[in-house]
Amino acid sequence: MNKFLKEFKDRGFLYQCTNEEELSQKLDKEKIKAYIGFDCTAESLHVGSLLQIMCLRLLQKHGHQPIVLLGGGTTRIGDPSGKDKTRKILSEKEIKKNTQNIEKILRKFLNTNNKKVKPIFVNNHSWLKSLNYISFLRDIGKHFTINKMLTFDSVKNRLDREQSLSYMEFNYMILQSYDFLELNKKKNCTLQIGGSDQWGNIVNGVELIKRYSNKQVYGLTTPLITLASGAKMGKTENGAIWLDKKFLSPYDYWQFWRNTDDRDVIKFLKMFTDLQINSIEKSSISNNINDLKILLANKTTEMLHGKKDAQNSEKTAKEAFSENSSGINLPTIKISKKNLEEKLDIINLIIFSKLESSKSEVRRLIKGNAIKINNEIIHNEKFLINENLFNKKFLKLSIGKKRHIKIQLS
RNA sequence: GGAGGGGUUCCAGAGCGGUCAAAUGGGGCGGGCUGUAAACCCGUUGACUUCGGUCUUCGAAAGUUCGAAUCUUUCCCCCUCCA
Repeated sequence: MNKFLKEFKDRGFLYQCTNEEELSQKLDKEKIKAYIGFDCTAESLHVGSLLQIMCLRLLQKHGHQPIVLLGGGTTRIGDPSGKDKTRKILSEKEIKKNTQNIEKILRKFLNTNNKKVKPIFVNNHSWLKSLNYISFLRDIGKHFTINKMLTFDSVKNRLDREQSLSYMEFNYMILQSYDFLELNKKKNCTLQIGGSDQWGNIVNGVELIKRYSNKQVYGLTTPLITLASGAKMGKTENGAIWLDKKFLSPYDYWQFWRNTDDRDVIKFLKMFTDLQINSIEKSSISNNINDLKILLANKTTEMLHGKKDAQNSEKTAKEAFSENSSGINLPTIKISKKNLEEKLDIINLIIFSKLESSKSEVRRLIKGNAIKINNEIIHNEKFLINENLFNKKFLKLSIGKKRHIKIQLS
């Protein structure tokens, strides 16, 4: 089997392929261009898109050139795949902002120097905006039958559940197929990769190109990643795991990976790092599971935020979790002497630090032995903060086992 | 267009005149065990509090009542069945 395809499979990226044999042969013969579309519904990408990003990287690694399609146009419609309800429609301004930000994130992950494989960014807004309805129906629409469209899951599910599907959304599939056709015509793109929920949209594109241009192109889908616990990946209690400093600090990103379920660690190392598969397998036998989690956290954080942030995160984590540490590297907030003179108690200190927003919640935490100052449990909710608590101008404040910060006196 | 059913706290879902800040489950948070894991056990889960209480919540508004998530009226939204 083709090397790229083999690695794609071995890393657990493959869910479905339109024609594996043929694609493999093609990839052996030539370097191709492949595309993945990103929806611009949110201002940033989150971990849910990371597998797709890794696919782009893998393409580059094997000398194929990725095309990143930013769905500036299709976001205006809304993909019904995998969704129960029509989602709210964003304004042009929002979409534009999202598109730019998402491109910025993707650039961080991709090799933009090597001319042969550097990503081509395209925005389907550029060809969708000026489509002529009548000629589009005649040229493209005639290749789609309603009968068939009704059988696709994205459409069928909605209808089965008697949830309304607007005509606008119904067209999404056709537009995505048209995107593929455009990219095939203009850029000679011959492969589309997407999440498993995109299968219907991708297959339609492949068929449209076959009918329209009589060319053979291919589609690959990646599996939906579920955690060992059964939950969808990337959604935590505190919100999405964003791939953007603005929404999630490098340390929190590092922590997300550090806290991976034991059962998912090897799988994630294969999917979300560039480490050789056989070296991952070797270290899975010889290494301690916690070291592997640190490795995973370091590699993933490094890829997104850079080496320095990864190292700092690891350091911070060490500080935060070792009992007697002073917490030199912890996130810091400043407090003035004046604040102390005004009788600052533990509750208000925590509210001030923004670690919690509800005083009732803080009281509950104190009752539950969750609050510590300099590693000492605070039992009294009226505990006053005084200058003696500050060693070398700072004190360590902890909530539970995982949240620690440094309070600096200035 | 006609006939029914429903909108309850993060989610699901009970309550159907006072004892309701609202059962139960899930999730979250905290504690215990451990490894910053899983599983398990315990506690907690509207806000504020001088810890006595006080204030704001059951789709929206108005009303009945000493008292409403619970009854009435109007409005908004969702679902099911028929045309």
